[in-house]
Amino acid sequence: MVRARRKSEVDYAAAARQWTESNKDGRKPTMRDVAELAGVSKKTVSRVINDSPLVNEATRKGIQGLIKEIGYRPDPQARGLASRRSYLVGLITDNPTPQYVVNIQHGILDVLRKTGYELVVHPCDRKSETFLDDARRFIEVQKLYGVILTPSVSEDERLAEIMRELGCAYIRIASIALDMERRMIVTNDRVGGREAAHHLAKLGHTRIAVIVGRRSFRSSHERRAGFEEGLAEHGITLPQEYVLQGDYTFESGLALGAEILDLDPPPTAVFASNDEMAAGVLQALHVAGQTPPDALSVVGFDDFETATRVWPRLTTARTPARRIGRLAAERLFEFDDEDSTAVGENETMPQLIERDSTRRHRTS
Amino acid sequence: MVRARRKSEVDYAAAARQWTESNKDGRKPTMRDVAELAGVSKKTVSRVINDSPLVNEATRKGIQGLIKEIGYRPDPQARGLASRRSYLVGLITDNPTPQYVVNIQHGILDVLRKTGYELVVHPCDRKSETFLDDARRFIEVQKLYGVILTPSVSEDERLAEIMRELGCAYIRIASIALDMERRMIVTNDRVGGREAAHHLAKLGHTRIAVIVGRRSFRSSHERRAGFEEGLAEHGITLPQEYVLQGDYTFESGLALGAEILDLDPPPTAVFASNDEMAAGVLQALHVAGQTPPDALSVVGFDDFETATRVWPRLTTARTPARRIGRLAAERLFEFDDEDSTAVGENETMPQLIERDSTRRHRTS
DNA sequence: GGTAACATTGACACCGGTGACATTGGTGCC
DNA sequence: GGCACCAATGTCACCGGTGTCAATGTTACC
Repeated sequence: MVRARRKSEVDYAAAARQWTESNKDGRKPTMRDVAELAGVSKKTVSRVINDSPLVNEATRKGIQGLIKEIGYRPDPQARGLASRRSYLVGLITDNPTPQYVVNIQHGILDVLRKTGYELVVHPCDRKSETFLDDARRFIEVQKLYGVILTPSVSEDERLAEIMRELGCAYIRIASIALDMERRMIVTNDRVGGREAAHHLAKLGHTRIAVIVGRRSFRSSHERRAGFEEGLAEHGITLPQEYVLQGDYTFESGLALGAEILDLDPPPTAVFASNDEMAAGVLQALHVAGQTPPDALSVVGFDDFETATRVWPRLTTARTPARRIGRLAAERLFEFDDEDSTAVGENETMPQLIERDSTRRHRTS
Repeated sequence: MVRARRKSEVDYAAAARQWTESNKDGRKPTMRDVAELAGVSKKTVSRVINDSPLVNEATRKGIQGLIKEIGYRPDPQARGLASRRSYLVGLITDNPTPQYVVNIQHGILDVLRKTGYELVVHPCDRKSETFLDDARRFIEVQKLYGVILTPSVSEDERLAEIMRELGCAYIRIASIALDMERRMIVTNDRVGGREAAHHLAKLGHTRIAVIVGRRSFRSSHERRAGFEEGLAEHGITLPQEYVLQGDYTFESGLALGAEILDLDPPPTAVFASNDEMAAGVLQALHVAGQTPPDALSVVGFDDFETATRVWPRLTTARTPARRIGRLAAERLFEFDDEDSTAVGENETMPQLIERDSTRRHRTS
């Protein structure tokens, strides 16, 4: 085609019209089409797309209008192939609670939707022998832009080391800072545990049991530690026989709930370190013909859906999962920012939600 | 490099060793590397990778061994760019129940894991104005290999039409066949409704209410129709005032549960067309100081986690969501098979799980 | 007027594969 | 021996972008 000598000679609107008319067969426009219509080289179009400052303002505006008009979308595969990256973000999880995972997903997608990046989900089994190799292959083959890790895989140092080695951006969601600040979203579980303790203590409970979660989860230790700290502030100590080992599943809560009833002296309240186990305890009480919270006050952790489905509804420390997902995605895109003074928000505080599963201890 | 004249002259094992030694810098091997080591052209390697029959058996074995040895993985971006496709499968959902979505995801991944395809999740809002455009762009830009649709987006004919137009493989998960057999996974909700009815009828209930789900969901109509059919088989009719309009959320179940208590004459049982609403009814009863199932028998639908978390545990018609996801993914990869005699399994039957939320009606 | 410095833009190879078509060396058969 | 045919493999352009570096036009300044 004849190329215009000066920008002013190119009528972008006319070019767009021309395209629309000549493209009867509905072919998707490519960068070449845009370039030819605009009377520039592909490279210039490429610069516009990538927000390069090396483009004349008038040219930029014109090309942007043209792109919009004819509905051009850069091909992520071609882009990725040439620049050795991709426009995919991975979510690697091994969390047993579906509600958590979905909320995280939604939070991440809230952010990705505006960007053109897509989310690829990758549940895994940390106990599998091939876990690390699988993860590495996934990241390497897909050339992921970045990866978001949830507990407990987020706590695996070997995995983090692989990400660094591959030069892949990553954000680890965990209870405590295990890495550089900008690579973590910290969910301060300790504070949540403490608040749970304060709540029960203020209600007058002193004989309080705790059901801890799976050992391999950092959150389990944090929640318990926070809880003990909180109790200590009220002068309450936690006897060893009041500490029960669960694994974050409903079933473990159910089984341990039955055991709690046999403790002597019986506790008047229990802190289960997630909602699933708390729900299990409630069910154990029902099975035994008891009526919570009269028989036993129960505090959960997370405030996922289960918390409001059970009866009585759970008093629980809320983990803002969707927000955590959002933060993680936001931080992921700032991963390379050298400007460390501008570290974005990266810590969330659990908030105690008081419902019906706890009540004042009757000093009958 | 010197190319061997006859295959027998090429020592694949030696070539692999040579690669391993010379590749100190840990570069990922490309198809060209494999081709040069094997003494063949890229095209031949390409044929091996794509299981083309046009390759000599000895050559194939040798190259396969070499590939394994040096850990070559074809680049999905390059592959996709050249063949105008991708190795991504999309999951488009607008389902309000996270547990359903996660289970479907896991089912799909059970199948994808073996294939090298990845799953890209895409929740959407069917009521959004840009919903169809967004979906089209997603599919077109990512050049998705295929898409799996869950209710209720799966029931949108306009979306299905877009998929056909784009030539994208798709599987629709829905309550009834809306499309060619091979493009559907049918979850026979009608049968589930019928079983729920039988169950309650056999327990001696005659005054039975039903809470239907969101109107825009086909399943809602199917579950209700099946339920009415089931009742009819026992000579029971469903009066209009016993039909309550819910929307599949817990909150709607909670509100309608309270209303049920005011009905005159009061029903002795209720069929809520999903577990969330059934859980809402149970909670409404608890709030009112009533004790299910003595006050009211409640049947749910789905058997997601909620069903076993509440008290009493729900009698419910199980929807095998993970299996549905698996089937959908399997069918997706058979999408182009002309061999229509070999239509795979594509229908699942709900199964009634009897628990504690229903009991025999006392004809006092 | 000449030159350095800058702002813009373009040329071209390349990313790592695949598609379409050509080539090669047997084999079977008349 | 000549020819058709097939199996096995190769050639080369191309998919749709980006990286590198060169080229151009403008402006500032001595």
